Amino acid sequence: MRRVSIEDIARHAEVSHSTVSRALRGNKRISLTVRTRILQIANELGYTPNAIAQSLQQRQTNTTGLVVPDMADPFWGEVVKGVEAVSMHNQKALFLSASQYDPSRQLAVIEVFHQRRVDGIIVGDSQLGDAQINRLARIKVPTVFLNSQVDHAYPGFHAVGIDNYAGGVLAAQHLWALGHRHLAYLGSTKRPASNQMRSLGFAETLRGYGLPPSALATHHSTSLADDLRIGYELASAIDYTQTTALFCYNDSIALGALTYCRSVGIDVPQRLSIVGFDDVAIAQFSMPALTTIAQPKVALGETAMQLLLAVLAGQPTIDTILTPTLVVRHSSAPAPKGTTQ
Amino acid sequence: MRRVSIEDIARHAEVSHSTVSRALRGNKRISLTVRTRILQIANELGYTPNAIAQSLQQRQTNTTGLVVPDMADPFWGEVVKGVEAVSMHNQKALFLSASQYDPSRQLAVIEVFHQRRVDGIIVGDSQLGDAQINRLARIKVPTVFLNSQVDHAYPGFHAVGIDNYAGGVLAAQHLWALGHRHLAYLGSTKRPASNQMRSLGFAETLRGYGLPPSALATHHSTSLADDLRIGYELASAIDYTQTTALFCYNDSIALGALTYCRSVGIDVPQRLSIVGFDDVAIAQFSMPALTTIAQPKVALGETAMQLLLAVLAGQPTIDTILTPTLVVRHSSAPAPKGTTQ
DNA sequence: ATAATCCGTGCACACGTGTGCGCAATCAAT
DNA sequence: ATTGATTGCGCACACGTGTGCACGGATTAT
Repeated sequence: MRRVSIEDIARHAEVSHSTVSRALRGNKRISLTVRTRILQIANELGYTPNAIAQSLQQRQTNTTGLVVPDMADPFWGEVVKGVEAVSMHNQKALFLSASQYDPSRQLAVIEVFHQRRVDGIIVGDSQLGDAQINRLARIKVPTVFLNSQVDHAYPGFHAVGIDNYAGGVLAAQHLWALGHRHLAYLGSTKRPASNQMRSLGFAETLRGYGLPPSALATHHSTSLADDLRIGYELASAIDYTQTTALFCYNDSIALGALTYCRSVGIDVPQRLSIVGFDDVAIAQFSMPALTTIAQPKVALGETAMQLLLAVLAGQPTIDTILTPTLVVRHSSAPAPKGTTQ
Repeated sequence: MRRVSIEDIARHAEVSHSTVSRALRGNKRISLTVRTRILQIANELGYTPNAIAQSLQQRQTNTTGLVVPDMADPFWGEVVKGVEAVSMHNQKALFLSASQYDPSRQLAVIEVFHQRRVDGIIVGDSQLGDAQINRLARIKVPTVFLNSQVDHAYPGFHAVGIDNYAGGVLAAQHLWALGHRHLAYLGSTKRPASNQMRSLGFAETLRGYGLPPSALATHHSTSLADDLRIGYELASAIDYTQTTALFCYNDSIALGALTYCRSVGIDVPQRLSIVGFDDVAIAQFSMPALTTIAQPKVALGETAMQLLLAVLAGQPTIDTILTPTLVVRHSSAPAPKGTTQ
């Protein structure tokens, strides 16, 4: 049941294991005749190099750890896809783990990764507190935070994210241009920082247009339920005699709101416009198709992994902020007549 | 930059590294005084055990490899979630990789996993040919196939899946009971085996009811496009003067079909009923909410990992087939009057 | 012909951990 | 007091791989 090692090959070829090692790695100091014979034997024996032993001796595992809040969330699915693609393309294996939005689990996963001696770590949606960050800083593993909810200004810590404020601005510009003058923001405090920035970009832009604060309602759910459910519940708390447009923290909440509207007969988009955030795959197939602020999700994952690779290669790097874009579909339309003053 | 090892601890405690090793592992032969002192020092130095070295010496990595076709597909996202949860709960780390529905990539990934000396492998949606299977059988790594498209009857190979035929039966029963007498199946040959079985269960059940073959159209797309697009295109090829019900290979195709119907003004479910397969998260939030055959996705992942753990523990195991269930929502309704003969 | 160079290979160590065996010291038993 | 059992610890090896150094033989230069 033991696997074949270079030692076994050496025995068959009647050379030392050093020679086999060098032959396999293409060292020029090994004669061509010997090398071909060794490769031949290795093939016959079905040799597969032992990456564990290599890792131990090289003090480098060519391995990355990725932790995301929830694998079943389509947003993170796409991010993981991007990370995996770049990782694989660069011959690095990927450890994956889910934190379920629990900071302590997040840290625990990171410690496991460290035990495995991963070369670097990518943390999605970090919610680590100061104490946890200090613990993390001690182990000195190059880390990239992806759409982090907190500011981690440590050497060895890097970040990739999107400009949430700019996303809020885009939504506000779009809805204002359509004539909406009574709006609401539906958020979730499960991701405090991004929620805050999206809400802020939205509100400040509207205020800049001269919209009175009283015409903008903001609702932040602290519930830990599914976003879909949260959207449904938040949408049910709105006063639709005035409000004609909803900007939602993400697409799931927007879809939940859409479902509520459907169930109580509010016509979207004739009577109410809804704008989401993220542009998950299904946004374009909901009825009506969802207008949303698109995050470059796969690119986010790719960029994070590329940044990490650059860090590992010792290259100078800078944190990256990607810009979201407005995708207009059919859940937003001009405000009903008479509501634009 | 070197990490602290048990050797370092031994130096500080003025004992041998053997004693440190035993103390950390709670060996009873080490006196309590020495053990506590060692634990103290280990803590001060910020020691983290090196899982690589442990793996090498134990000839076991406590690691599993998981390969799925596409991380961004919500179906596989949920499966991965199930696998990850069980894996983590049993202190096993998880390597993840995507095959992009490419059999050669699937095999390549498996070989990488083998180099890393994973204890076991889970392969989602295997499409491996005979030659590849032979190559795989040679490396003798315990493998669990999840919803495999081919039959891998080798020792050391195990399987978890759902009863696709039964799923087709469920759909047929449901639509027949609603009075539909002209139906169509929309499939994709990207997953030949499951497509075949779903289609077969559907067709044979209807034939058993006495439905003439001419009243059942089946369309199998060989395109490699997104399923959503495939659904849209297949739906556009149907003759809706007769057909009153669609059974689709999966929810994505069903949603694509739904989008087509919306765009050309076919009323679902009054004029046309649509039944999907999988029950992805968004199925319940589409308009109208999708009637579908639900796969226990997370359970599928959990079961696969549990099966693998049992195999690794040397326990006797049997392959598992989970049963899908019918979830009735609002995309299916009684057939329009006059169409039921 | 002798010395200098080059080529091909093996020895021995390192990476960090776990463990069988042996040895010294302490303790209990006669 | 001597023997026997028990306790606490270190020596040395193993896991599989890569590499600095040395060394013998062949080739070339003087």
